[in-house]
Amino acid sequence: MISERGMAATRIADVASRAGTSPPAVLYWFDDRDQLLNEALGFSEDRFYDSLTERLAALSTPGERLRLLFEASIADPDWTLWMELWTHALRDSQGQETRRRLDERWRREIAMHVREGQAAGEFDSSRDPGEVALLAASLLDGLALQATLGDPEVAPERLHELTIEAVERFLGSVLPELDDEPDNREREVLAEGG
Amino acid sequence: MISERGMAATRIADVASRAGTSPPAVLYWFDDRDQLLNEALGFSEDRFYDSLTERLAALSTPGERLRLLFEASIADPDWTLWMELWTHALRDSQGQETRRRLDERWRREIAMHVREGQAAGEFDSSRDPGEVALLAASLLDGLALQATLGDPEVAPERLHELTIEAVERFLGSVLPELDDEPDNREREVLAEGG
DNA sequence: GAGTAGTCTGAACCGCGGTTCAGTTTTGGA
DNA sequence: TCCAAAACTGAACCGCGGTTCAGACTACTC
Repeated sequence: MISERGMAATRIADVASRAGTSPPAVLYWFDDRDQLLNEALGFSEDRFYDSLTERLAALSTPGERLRLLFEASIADPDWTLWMELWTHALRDSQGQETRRRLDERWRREIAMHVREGQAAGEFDSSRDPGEVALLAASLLDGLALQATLGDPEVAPERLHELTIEAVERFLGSVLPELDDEPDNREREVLAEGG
Repeated sequence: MISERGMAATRIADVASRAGTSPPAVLYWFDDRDQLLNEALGFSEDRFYDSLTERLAALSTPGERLRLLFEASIADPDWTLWMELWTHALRDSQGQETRRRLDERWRREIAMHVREGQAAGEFDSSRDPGEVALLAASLLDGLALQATLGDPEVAPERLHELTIEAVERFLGSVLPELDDEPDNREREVLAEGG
């Protein structure tokens, strides 16, 4: 609902009817509208990161993990939700905390894989992992923002190209390709094995 | 008021009292709240660009103009207003138009100076001016976003450094320094002359 | 100095939507 | 089968704030 109507315009009645229930029933579970919306935002973003973390564990090299990190964050998440969270965080202290937590988690994750890749001799070791993470994350934010707002110059395909190119430039190294369908891997491994 | 309270929370009464008048007086000049807020956003951003364009005209090289462009947009504008405009543009068609117009103006301006610098042999000519503009503008958006949200890792000083460095990397060339106080130039010129 | 267009005021109107509340239904356990 | 806690409903309450409106006040013209 937040993604559709925006934080400001999302009424308890909207959430209730989407859930097939009534406004008072929603308020039975949440103290008030504020808490409902705040928890919804945090929950949604956390869920995205959780599922991403899980998929990352299946990959063997830092380069692959970094590529998945960015490809997933281009394709999957609901950027409008992020935008709502940003604006919300300007004035709501709980929103500010939520954003800070999520953002730190995100940049820490990037930096970690950069560091691992450097330790493995896979990436240019002269770059500061924290700075790479900050630059890459910020550029992605900016580009995805344009794309989400329907900028014709940042169509999905272009967003993908520009992001990966820029990450590689910040990183000082090239990221390996991924299999398009992660689910195929099992089959391929089996085929190789047999 | 939009910058302080946010678009959603800005009431006609807020605007009225700030203007030293009454809500009906505000509605005498604007059809309704929607029009008021939309015009306020467009007006404010236009004014920033107008004043910037004026200051740019005083500089003689594309490199100086590009640097001023970014330094001014780091220091001057009210980024919270941009954020409000972004979120607003997700759902309001007039907001969408306003944003598109302002964004195009901004990127066109950057690209123009990039092109001029390339033609003058000042910058690396192998870069696509449109792409440089898009990347630089997007990264600035992303970084300024973090800074505005109070990210401790993107303090004002760091925001400035990172932005200029990144612009130079996208551009493939170094940007010249500017005099800190443009108003001093007259005095300096007079001093030199005397 | 009378008239008129332009500007504004105070008061009221009114719908929207969050929240409350008094009860009703449902659930799960003894 | 019964009971108590949990989950929910329908209706009403209530403040907020955008908008309207009937008149006043101002400024400017003839």
